[in-house]
Amino acid sequence: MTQPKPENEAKSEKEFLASYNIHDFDVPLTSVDMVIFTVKYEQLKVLLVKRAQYPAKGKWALPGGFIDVKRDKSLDDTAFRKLLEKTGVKTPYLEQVSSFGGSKRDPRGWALTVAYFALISSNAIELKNNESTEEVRWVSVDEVSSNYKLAFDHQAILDACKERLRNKVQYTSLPVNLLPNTFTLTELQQTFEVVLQQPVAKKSFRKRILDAGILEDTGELKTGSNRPAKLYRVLPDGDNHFFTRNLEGPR
Amino acid sequence: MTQPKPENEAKSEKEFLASYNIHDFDVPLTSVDMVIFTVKYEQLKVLLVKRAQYPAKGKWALPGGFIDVKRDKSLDDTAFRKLLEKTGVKTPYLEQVSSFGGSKRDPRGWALTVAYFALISSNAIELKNNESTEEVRWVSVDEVSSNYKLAFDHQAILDACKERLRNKVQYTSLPVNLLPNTFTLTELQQTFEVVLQQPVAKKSFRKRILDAGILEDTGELKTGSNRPAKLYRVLPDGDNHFFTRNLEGPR
DNA sequence: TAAGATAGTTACATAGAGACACTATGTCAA
DNA sequence: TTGACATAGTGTCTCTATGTAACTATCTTA
Repeated sequence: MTQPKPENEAKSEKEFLASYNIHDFDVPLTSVDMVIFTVKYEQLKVLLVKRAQYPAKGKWALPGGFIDVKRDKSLDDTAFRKLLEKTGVKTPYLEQVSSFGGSKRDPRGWALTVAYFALISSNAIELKNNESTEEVRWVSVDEVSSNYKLAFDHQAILDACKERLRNKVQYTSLPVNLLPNTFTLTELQQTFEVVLQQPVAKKSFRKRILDAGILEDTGELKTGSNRPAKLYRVLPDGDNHFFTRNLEGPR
Repeated sequence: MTQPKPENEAKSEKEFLASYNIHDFDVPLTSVDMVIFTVKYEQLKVLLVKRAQYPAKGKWALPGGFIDVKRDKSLDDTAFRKLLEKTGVKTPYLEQVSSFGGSKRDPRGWALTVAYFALISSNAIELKNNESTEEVRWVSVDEVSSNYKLAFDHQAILDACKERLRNKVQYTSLPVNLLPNTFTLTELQQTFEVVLQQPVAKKSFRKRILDAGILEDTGELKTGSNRPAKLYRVLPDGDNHFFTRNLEGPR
């Protein structure tokens, strides 16, 4: 018997639930995997961990783990818990991307994983080697496929998250989540360009961002060896603004 | 013990897998739920089924069911199977939207469901009352919340799928999947308007669609009591075209 | 054959994006 | 003190997809 069904139609719901035991059924393994992005040294990076346990022991993989039905009240709880364990970051931008399920993904059996991506500022991070002493590393996203053979189908999961992110950068303000609390418009533009892998026209970028009303002038300036730049911070909800037109890129 | 872990670090992967038994762990229930959309009588409709079994027996719900680890090789298999069971449709537009998981969703325990939406042409459907003799019904999407109290968190799932669809109609060609094989531009425009709940400017709509190169002129005309209209069909991959600008709606 | 109805077009307005040169304002070294 | 330099930020143009509204085209039907 592979599907939970009441054995007796005449039972009451209470009786049905009392006799229901999930351990009677073949069910998938369920986990959450995280694609944690940051921008560092002008590159889009993803966090990888070296697996300390079977299966795929010794292979590099996305951070993730099983849903803990005792501790996690919801899927998002699992994702936030995993993120905190690996990075110490508590309030990143977090977005569920897609679920991957199948009989061949994992040698232990039919496995279902829910993939999330997170965006964090690289200077907000303290990498933690967690209790299982896994090695942890930032890797440029486009070097993963050539230099790492990820465990399970994690390359496919990474690819899906990369695609989602790069698409959304065309029409949202998501990249503000990759920067510190305050930043200049030029820094923001560079972050967009890193994710997009394409230059962005300065004037139209600034108009687009400022007209959207998602930033607040802090009144402070960032000084360097040249003209100081205004420092901005993101207004509430400004981290997920939708524009009605895509950035089109060079003509 | 709530999480699968090797009990003995010295074991080989083979030994680890041999001793691994998913039934030793507390795992979530896993299912797939479908939001099947069609357009009928100028309204966006969703397919609901009346539950014939516990839990939530007698309540209206989204069609769906457990992942069958014996029959389904992947998540999409489960979704296609459920769709075929309810509607007899084999090749609809199918898109995974989001997963919902938590301890309170289902009285049987921690439950994880993957939500898909499907788009089908209303004239391609033969509703099937399946083996469990569930009642099946098309309901206008915006009447569901006022006239039906759906089982579990299915209203939230429906809302998520509605939002995803209505967003994507702004910048994709998805609504072509709600029409028969051939259709006129006016019929297509009306379908967009039904989903958008907003009028669309005729000229810009036609230019947008035709310039996208996603349709093919069949050479046939649809005649009625007026000037005949050209009949088009969707080219391969034309059913999921992305535009670079949103429909803006009336100014 | 003319009325009715819907298909499809012409012509103009609008707004956001790209291009690119221009001005503004700081630092730093002579 | 001052001028070169570098980066911040602007003025103004073009381009193009969209919106608006009125116009023409082509069929059916009475």
